[in-house]
Amino acid sequence: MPRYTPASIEPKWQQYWAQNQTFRTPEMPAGKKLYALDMFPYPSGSGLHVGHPEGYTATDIVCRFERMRGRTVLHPMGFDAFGLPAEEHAIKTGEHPRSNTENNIREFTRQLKMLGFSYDWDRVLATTDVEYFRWTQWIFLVLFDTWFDAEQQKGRPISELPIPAEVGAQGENTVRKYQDEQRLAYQADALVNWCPGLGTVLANEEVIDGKSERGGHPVVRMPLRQWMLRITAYADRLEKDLEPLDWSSGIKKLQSDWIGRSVGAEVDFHVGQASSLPGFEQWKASRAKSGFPRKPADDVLRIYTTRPDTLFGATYMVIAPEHPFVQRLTTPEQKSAVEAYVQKAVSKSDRDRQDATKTKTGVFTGSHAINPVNGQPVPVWVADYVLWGYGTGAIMAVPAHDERDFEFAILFKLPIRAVVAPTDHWLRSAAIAAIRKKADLDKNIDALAASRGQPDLAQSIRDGVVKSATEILAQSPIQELLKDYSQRPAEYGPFIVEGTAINSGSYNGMPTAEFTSKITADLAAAGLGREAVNYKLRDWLFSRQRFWGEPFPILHELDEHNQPTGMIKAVDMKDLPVDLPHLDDYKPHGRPEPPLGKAPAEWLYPVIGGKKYRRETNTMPQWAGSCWYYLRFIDPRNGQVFVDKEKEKAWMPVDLYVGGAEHAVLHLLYSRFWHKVLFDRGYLSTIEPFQKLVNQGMILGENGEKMSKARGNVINPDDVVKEFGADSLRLFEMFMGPLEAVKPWSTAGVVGVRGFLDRAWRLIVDDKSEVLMLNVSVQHTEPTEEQNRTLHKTIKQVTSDLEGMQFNTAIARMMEFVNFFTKQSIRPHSVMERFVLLLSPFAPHVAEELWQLLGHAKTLAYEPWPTFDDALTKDAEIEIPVQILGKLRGKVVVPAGSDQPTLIAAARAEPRIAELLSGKEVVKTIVVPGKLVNFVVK
RNA sequence: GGCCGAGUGGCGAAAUGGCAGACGCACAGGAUUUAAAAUCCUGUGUCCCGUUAGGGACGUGCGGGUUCGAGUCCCGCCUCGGCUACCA
Repeated sequence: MPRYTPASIEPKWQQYWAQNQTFRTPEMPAGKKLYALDMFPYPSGSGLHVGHPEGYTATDIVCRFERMRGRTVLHPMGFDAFGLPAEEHAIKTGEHPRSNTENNIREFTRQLKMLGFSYDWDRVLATTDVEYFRWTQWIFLVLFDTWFDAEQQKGRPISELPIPAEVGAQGENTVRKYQDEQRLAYQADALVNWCPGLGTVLANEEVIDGKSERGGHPVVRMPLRQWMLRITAYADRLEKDLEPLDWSSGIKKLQSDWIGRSVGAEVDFHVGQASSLPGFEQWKASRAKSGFPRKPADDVLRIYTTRPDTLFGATYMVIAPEHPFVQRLTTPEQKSAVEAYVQKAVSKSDRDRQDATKTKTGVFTGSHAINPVNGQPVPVWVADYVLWGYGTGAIMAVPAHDERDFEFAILFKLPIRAVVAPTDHWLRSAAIAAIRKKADLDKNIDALAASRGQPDLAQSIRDGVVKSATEILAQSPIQELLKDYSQRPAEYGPFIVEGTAINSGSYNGMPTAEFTSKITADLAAAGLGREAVNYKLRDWLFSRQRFWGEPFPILHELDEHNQPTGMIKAVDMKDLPVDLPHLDDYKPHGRPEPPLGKAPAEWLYPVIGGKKYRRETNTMPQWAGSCWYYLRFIDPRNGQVFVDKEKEKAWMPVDLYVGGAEHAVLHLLYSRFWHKVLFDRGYLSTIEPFQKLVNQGMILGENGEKMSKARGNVINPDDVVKEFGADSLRLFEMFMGPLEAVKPWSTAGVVGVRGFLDRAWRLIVDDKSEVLMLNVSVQHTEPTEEQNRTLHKTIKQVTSDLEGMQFNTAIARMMEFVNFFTKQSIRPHSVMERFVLLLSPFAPHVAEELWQLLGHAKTLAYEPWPTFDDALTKDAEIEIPVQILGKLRGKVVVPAGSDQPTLIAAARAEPRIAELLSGKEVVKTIVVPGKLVNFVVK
């Protein structure tokens, strides 16, 4: 009977914890706090995946450990429950997304509770709870009420936005529009993927090759009024504040690359006919007086470059197909070609356009612009390798020093002009590569070899050609090579790193960095350019044409004919939440407007203060709810504010945040952005939400491939718990390897850790007896010296492994402990007690059971963590390896703490060492006390 | 193409520049048993010499380097995985 049976032990303790509210967190921490957070799951219909418990177990172990060390722990769980699958399910079956979502949450909750995580379930929340998204909407209104003061680098209330006099003079509506343009939440026309076949708008990742992922229907891109969040305003702070965070350097870099800050210059190219140089001179003269205008007028093409030092090498320009100048710059002869090109480019999805493997495309507009540094006309092309959304949507192309421009120039036979002298090494290897390429393509060599009846000879002829050319090159002076490069840069390929200026007028000889700052200053002085900073990060497209998301708390004003006036109004904060309306069905209605357009009139057209409005019908993206849930967990039932200020101050920041790397960029960036806005507006005390971040590695199937239904290698946690128990599942997921590593599942491995728990059980329990009782070996005696040393070593190692989140080695240490004590016929009660406490964070159910059996009435969750005496962990004698010339030649046993002379003497006394050293001269002896002795001999 | 991570026994893995392979799986031998399962004990990197005791060589993806000493640090490659995709 008293075999280890998790199936009865585990539910017993789960019930105990629930009934006694063991893990209920106090409102405010007493003493040191720990806020440990898991990335909450999307409750999908397929239930918990074995990947979920990996991170959840890790945080749970840390929480249980720190609770025993006296910290007040906040460890909550919730559900990121808005999302597409529930809506698609609704379209298919007519079942309301809410009921489907709630069923899934119930199932997830059951599975999570089955694993014995010490969450405070009283704090559970779902982003779909009306009382939760009421505050999501409230935060949106804060964003709506905020503008970014670039000078102070801070978000401020819109009421504090200075109104320029000329705007103020034009009346209230102009002022309101001006304010609306400055808000962090604003509207803009953005392109959406509209799929007429499915009657819905699709996300970028749902579009493949211009067709819908489901059904393969054509997808067109069309502009739609969208809500945007001005995250770019915070780009600098989002990047700078990363630095002190306790995140892996990889994740920090990922975020920083995503933000993609670059410093360069904006330069205006005068747009005129090639012959109209006088116009250019006039323009230049006027610019010298007026300076560089904030916004470019129609007479110039403004470009952004990070390499203004290559201005003299600009041989053509490219504007994006969406650039407003396309039409104006296209000459009549080029009109049809340009129009056809633009038409095709605009209809392509972003993904297709950005497929870098494809060869470049483009078309000449027929017009030229004047290079401001040398007055030379350069042709303007349209090509989709220039993106409208970045910089100014126009570039100067410097093919000699940019890979993309080089490829394009070769393709369209545009001139290439070298303006940076490469290093000697680069020049020589580029020259050799060019010769090799030429030789490889030379058909004459094949013909020669064939004529001799030895086709195989071709390769050695080629090698010979390259070899002799290399020898000649090695002897030719570098000036000559440089001259050749300067004349024929196309042969050498693009040189894209820094160097020294050539062919650049008075700037010749300057190193790139110096040149860049000098010419930027010169351009600025002449009113032709200015320093500029750009980010890859774009503003966040925040609206979705979906039903199952948070409604926007925004109203559009209507006039007496029920037509929108273009003015918008925020729903009053006291009127939140704006709940989702009832819909009769969820089928798409065939127009690109959101499904909420089908809502009943009493929802869609509220009348407030005698004025009629139409509600915003877009909904928020899934990211919205997950942007701030960590704050709500601190105060989940507060009906007055989103989080109480005092509580926020006491609990924030999150001390440990664990989740998958797939959220390394977007979720974390969005959360950090909202957090900073809320901080600026005085609602939060911290500038960053997540102090320490750990990304768990993916768990693969037993065959080493990604788990998926299609591959048939999915492991279901329910099955594992049924067969081995939750403690075994937890333990195995931690024993597999380091938390961050990608690792394959192994059922044999689960058997292994289950075996360990069985052995630990038998260590303490009499498994032969009919009733549950202690093993006769467990006695109230003092531990022997050796037993005590094993105990203290184990406590020391498990403790430090836990502090470093090295769960796999901590478990190995406990296995060693069990192996040792299994051989002991007397196992001191006090030692067993402390072992059970060590085990408890990993395998809490069996630990509670053993703790009870060892004579304790109450849970061990708040028992003090065992301490160790470092002196007791030390062995009296240690074995020291002895090396000769770094090779292991013997070992000596010496008292621990022996000094250098003792060690050397002991080593020399070892017969084998003495034999090997005889007749040799020891030139050096290396002694690392406690570690090794190494004789260096001649 | 770029960035990040990883390559160690038959497998999962361990190792502040200091005895490579802890711990687990698997396998082998033994004890217990009428027998088996379960359990407990012992062994297990490869190769070579030796009947044994023991000894030796090799060994952390490949090639170099630094060092008394390198899985660990540096340089150059190869393979696999993840992320990313023309950001001027």
